[in-house]
Amino acid sequence: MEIIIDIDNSVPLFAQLMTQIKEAVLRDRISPGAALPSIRQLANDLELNNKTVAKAYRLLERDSVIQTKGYRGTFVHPDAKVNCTVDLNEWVTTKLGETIAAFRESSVTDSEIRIAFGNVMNSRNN
Amino acid sequence: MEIIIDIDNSVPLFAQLMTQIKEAVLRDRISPGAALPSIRQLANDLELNNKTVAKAYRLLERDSVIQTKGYRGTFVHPDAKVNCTVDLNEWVTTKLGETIAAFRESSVTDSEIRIAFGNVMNSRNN
DNA sequence: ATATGACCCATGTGTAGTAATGGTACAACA
DNA sequence: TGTTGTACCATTACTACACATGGGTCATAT
Repeated sequence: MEIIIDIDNSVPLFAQLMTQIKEAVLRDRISPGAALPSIRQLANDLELNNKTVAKAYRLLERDSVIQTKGYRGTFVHPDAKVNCTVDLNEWVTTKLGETIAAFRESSVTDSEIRIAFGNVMNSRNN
Repeated sequence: MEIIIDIDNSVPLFAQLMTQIKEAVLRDRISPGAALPSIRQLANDLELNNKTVAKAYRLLERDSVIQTKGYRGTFVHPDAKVNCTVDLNEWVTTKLGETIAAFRESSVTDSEIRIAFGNVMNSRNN
């Protein structure tokens, strides 16, 4: 598995990592069920911080592309190939776009939309 | 019509102005159809910039609380009292809240929601 | 002992957006 | 000429957040 991280690229490092792992799965360079390098080891190989790799892993696990099994390490999810094609961000962007388009139809200011958005995001209970 | 602007208040000046004009209408301190001070004059009285007052007026007109008639000045909208109670922001907040709640249900990160939001807001053509 | 993922504390840098300010200019009227 | 709302140019201060980094700790296992 050859992963290349470009620090000069504007794409966030953790995103670059996610993309390349997904592509490796899609192109059969890693098989479902196979073990992935540990967070610390991969961070060391790529000269990244643990947290950066951990963030990529965490998001990949949420997307069911990989599975973390605690002390046993991290593995490619059985249904990884299918889940790689499911783009969560795309669905979010589309759904959000429709909602915002409706606001603009009612001639709501972009400023007001941003303020309302900020309020909603900050007034959560968790 | 007594309007008091508090510079030390965190509420934006234009928003303070909007609120107080709306309240003046609701409490019958200005009648529908009555003339409002001109932008420049009100800015002078309250020691605000023209643009700040103009912004408040522009938004109030969009909400059909006031009517600007070009060189003839600005007047309280005939249906001002009804339109004052219609809170556009509330509808936006509610609608946006539902959408975002759905995202969180799908365990989408707040970061991702914010990024998607930023993309949608910036990728418009006007 | 050693390694795993996960969690807490925190800092620094860069970007983006808001709010408010100023100046200048315009067409439409009295 | 003077006033109306409106439009454009611009800058300053402030806030919020993303990203990445660092140190430290924890339970769970081999």
